[in-house]
Amino acid sequence: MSISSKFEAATVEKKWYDYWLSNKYFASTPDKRPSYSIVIPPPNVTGVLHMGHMLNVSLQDILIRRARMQGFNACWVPGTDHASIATEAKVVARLKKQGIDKNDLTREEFLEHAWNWTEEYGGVILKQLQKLGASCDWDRTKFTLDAEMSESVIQVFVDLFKKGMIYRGYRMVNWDPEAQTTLSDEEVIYEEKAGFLYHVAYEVEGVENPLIVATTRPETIFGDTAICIHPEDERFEHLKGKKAKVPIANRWIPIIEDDYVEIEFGTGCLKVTPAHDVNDKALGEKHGLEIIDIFNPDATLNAQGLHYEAMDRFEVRKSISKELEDLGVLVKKEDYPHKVGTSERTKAVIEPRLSDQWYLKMEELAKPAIKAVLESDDVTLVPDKFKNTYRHWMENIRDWNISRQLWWGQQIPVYYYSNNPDDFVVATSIDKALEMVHLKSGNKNLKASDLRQDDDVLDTWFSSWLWPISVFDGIRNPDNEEINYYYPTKDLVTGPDILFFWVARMIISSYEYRKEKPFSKVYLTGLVRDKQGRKMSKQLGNSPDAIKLIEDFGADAVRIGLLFSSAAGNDLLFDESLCQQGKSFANKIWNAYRLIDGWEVDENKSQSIVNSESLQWYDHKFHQTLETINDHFDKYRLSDALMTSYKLIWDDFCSWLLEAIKPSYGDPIDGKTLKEIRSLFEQNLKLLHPFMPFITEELWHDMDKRSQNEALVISKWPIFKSFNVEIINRFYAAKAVIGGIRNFRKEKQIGFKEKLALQVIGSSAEIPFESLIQKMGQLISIDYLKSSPEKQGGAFRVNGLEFFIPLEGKIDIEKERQKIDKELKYLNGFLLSIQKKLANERFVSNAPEQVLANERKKEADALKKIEVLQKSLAAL
RNA sequence: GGGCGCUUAGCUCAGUUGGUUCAGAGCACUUGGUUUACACCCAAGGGGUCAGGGGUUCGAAUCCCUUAGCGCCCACCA
Repeated sequence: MSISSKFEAATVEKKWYDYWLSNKYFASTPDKRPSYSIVIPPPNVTGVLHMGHMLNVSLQDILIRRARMQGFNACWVPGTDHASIATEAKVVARLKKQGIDKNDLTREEFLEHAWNWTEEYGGVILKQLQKLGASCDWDRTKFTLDAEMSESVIQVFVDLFKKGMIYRGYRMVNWDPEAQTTLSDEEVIYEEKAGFLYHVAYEVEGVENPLIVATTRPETIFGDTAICIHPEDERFEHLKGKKAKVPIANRWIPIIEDDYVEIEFGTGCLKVTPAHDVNDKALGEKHGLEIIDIFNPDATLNAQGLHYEAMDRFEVRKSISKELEDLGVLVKKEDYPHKVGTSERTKAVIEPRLSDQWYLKMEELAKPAIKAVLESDDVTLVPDKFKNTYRHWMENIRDWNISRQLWWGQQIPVYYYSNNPDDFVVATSIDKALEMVHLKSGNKNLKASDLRQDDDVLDTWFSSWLWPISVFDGIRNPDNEEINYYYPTKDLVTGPDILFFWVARMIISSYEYRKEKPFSKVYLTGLVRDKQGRKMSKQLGNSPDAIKLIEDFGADAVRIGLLFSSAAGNDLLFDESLCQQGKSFANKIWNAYRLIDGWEVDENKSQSIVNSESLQWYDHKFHQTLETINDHFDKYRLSDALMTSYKLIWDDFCSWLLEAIKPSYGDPIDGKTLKEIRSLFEQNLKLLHPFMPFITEELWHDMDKRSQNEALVISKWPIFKSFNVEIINRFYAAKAVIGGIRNFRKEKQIGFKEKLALQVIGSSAEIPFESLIQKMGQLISIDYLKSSPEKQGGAFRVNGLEFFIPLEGKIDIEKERQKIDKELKYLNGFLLSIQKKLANERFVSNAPEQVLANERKKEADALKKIEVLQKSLAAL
């Protein structure tokens, strides 16, 4: 019974995914085989599948499926990330819709909402990965906020604190007034925005003319505690040591001198607001200035803002501009586009703000991670162009602000036992904390309820930087069987946008906690962009619905569609037509199988020469290509590996091998050929399985009805054996003859139905794959003769053999002559350039022998070609 | 402002240490074909001064300098 005439992706996908799961083919436990492990970059728990995930997950699945077939104990650990600020922002927004304000909730109440949200949506993205065919060991699914995972995180915090690497600092941080938390520098996006440069006049004591200060933020004048001028600026010589009066606030502030000020910029004087600008903070410290914070946490003004108190900063900017104008101190207001930092998550404009935060010292920690990537190559970046970026960042690494003013995450294990912020202990649990407090304070009467835990939570990356270790429980139990077996992992596949956020930090934590690398290769994917090169984003709505794509084209087609044009590290311009191409390929494979499957077989029939030669050729060709494909895999050129397989199967297998052995209508095939071609087809399926798991498994099982085999997913990757280039090339020579005939017809405009004769001049022993030419010749209406005495008509030459096709005056002789003349002219020119090269003594003496030999061969070939053309010219 | 990278066919991209007829692939396009696996097909074809300029070399898409355009990262001059 034959299989259906169309490949129905949807039914096949469900069937085989369930089959893989129920047979536990993706499950892994330590055994005697070498391990090959990958940890998934955990997607946000509330996320939905987008094109970036699809690419990323396809790549990992290809790697892990091939490794599994190669006999490794393949283990791909899935999971999700709690993504503290992103998730908290979503929960806050949802509560808001329900009319609930986060500030009205207790921490516990809020967390309950957040956990509900997580349970509701947390599994969605993982289910979507399954649709794509991801062969993760789902029993190992982890969440960064799972109890054990969190324990590891807390343990690491405590450990680093004990080592003196964590400290509290009062520093300028990026403040997101909407989420009311700090952000790391990496979470701030600078955007060019339209703005104004306000020139404001400040009265100076005992001086007639006011001082003009340029600022983009007039609302911060309430926080001014100095005016700064350049010490060598002659224009302001007379102002040195004097005091200036802040308009509206009417406070007197000193005029200081510092060469930080650029004389040329603006008016050459700078108002100093130490509480609200990083540079001003530095100036303030240097000159011992007062710090006046004028903002509330939500970026409305506090009492320092006088009559602007409780107004939003942007409202104040507008109003104050008007007031300054009314006061006659706004001298000028010019357009001034400048870059403004905004929150990656909430889009709110960042406010630099001084606050107490926890920091991790990075310089010492980073050292082994620098060495691993840049010196020893323990960790390889693919492509290696990212080494430069990595170096730049690592060598300028700054301390890591690990505290966030959020609730969703691991609460910082710092316990205060009095109102003095220095009275605290750091411990993995409140019980331990209490013991420490008793020791430290000497006050044994303090109870657990007297302790107050730090309100803040840890940065999300402070849990994900441990991910490869903690999924195998290597922090809490550093010597367990799992971590010893699976660690270090093999590959990490992720986007370059989180090279520092995440990848670098995982390398750092691994050397600190495992004394070795976390993974050997980091495959950095490109960004998926749309056809116009725009980044795919929700706002633009240019990201196709991933699940719909799978429904429309099939998971296999989408996987290879994404891979067709995605060299590592290069952005990928995605277009649905790539999926269509993938679907066409699936259809091609499907139909190739239908052809083989539908043949009638005659076991008694003997194998023809054309069949045995063609099968032999493909066998050699297959292994030649396998070597290339393996090499592409080893170098992580997955697109190339796919494209090489694609061409092998489409061009060599379908277009040549199947055409060559295809019996004519109603004719049965011999048993030996059928058996061999089925075996070759099985090899093809193995090659394709990592890329297209569903269709290959389906066909494999259909074949399996006749030959007993294990499931394709755990079958053995083809083993490379040697191949003979001679055999491969001889077949290509035969192809060239066929091509020559086809071409000849086309050029001479002779219909394909019209019978022609082919004559061969030369010894028949030299004719490559003679039987193939005969067979294909019949298909294209050629009568095949050899060593005919007749030497009239058109000619072409393949591998030193001359072929003639008699024409009996069917063509325009004059036209033909012109054509040959043109070709002769080109060949003579080509010959001349080679001969010139060979006559160049410097070339002959400097070029390596092989290059010289090649040039000589080119010369000889050209001479032969010219000879053939001249013969046919004479024959006309 | 500092750093890194890119520019090759209509489109998306390969091109490894400078050297095979090196100027490629896929798609698209054009032409021709198809009752006998597949029009999601078959066959053939056109198409590029390798961004511009200069240099090194017997030889440059490949190495060096330079100009232009684009992208990314870092810094953040009020």
